[in-house]
Amino acid sequence: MAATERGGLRADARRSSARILEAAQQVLAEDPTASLERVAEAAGLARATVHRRFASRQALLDALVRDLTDRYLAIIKEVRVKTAPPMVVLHRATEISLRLKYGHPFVTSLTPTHESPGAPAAHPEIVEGLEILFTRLHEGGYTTTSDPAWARVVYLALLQEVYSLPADSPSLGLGDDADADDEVEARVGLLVTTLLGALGGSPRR
Amino acid sequence: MAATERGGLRADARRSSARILEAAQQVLAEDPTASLERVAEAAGLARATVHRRFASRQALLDALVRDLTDRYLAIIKEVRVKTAPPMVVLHRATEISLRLKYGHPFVTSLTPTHESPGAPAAHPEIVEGLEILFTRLHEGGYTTTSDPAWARVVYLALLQEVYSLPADSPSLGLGDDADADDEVEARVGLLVTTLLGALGGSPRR
DNA sequence: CCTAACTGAAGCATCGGTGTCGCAGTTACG
DNA sequence: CGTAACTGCGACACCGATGCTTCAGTTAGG
Repeated sequence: MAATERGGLRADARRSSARILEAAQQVLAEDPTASLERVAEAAGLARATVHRRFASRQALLDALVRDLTDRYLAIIKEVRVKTAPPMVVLHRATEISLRLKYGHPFVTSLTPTHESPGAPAAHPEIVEGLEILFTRLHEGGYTTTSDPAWARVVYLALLQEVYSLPADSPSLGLGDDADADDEVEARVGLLVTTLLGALGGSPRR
Repeated sequence: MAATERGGLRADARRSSARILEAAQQVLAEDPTASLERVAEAAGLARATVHRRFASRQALLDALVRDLTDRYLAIIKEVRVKTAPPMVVLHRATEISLRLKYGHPFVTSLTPTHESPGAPAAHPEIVEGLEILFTRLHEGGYTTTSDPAWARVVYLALLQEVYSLPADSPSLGLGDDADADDEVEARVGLLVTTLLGALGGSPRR
């Protein structure tokens, strides 16, 4: 139960909701002002069905935010921010987040580093998780930057840039025979190297 | 002549255009979907006047882009990217850009680091100027990163973050008695330090 | 297999933004 | 100082998106 919104829906209704969420992520990632008709089309459903599942456009947006925020929260729990070695946390959290981003492009505009009036602010718990991570990295001597807030901001900015970097960028150092996993790994590596340098740690790993 | 769009306009008409551009920057920075009526209101003009000066919403947006792109182009010329010492160029260009951003908030969404479908792509000449700067920094031994494209991306991302950093952030290290110029200077310093570290140069200046 | 629930299709009212017009009043500039 | 240009105001048609509704057809699940 509670798979999407409530448990009191029939299986196909819940599937419709999921399809709509999925389609909305894809469509809205390309054009945040896209009409619900285009979302419905991408979902392979009638426009009326979208309205039936989500009372208003805003309700759909809210559901999207909730859905994606939950996934990020799950990452934070999964990587054990408070207990696992901080460098391991950094690597794992980055990799999972990156994969999440690629799977759900709209997530991009949902994790703003700077307070933009349009997009919803980053979830407090996510901020807190990152704060813990960077405090621990600092204590461990991996960085010299003592302000975790700045570290967080730089991290999220680099995450975004590493995310949208073209696959053939020289900085990734990928050969022609790299598969998708290699690519993600290369992006994580570039981020970690750049981040540690930026925060005053060892520029070379 | 050609102060705003063409020279064939009367003085007050040109002033109206300027007011509209100014107001559009302010209003659209807060809400990119704001109606032209709100822009007109912020400009202290009638909505019809906006339509008189700019045939369509798109035309207004285009004029905004042109206006701001021109300012950035002017910066590149002013700092002598090709001849002045690269570190001086970096400092000066950053400071001027920051001031420009604060004066024209909408500029934020007009200089995307990553290709976002909504915002217009960064002007080729701006990209080229940055490419030159980072190539020269690398040759001068200030960075170890050999890929100027990645350097550019990181720079623009950090510029944005440094721009939107709260004034009371510990990373800026400002006392209570800091004036506006101190603040900008602190932001420039933070960016340069962070950037050089990120690109494999000396983490400390 | 039967019923309740869900969907698709089509239509309709509404709303907000856009673009255009005319006219009266004001302002710039020769 | 006189005229041409510009502005404000109000009105209007238009358009696309939204949200709501109905009804026939399909599907899930007891």
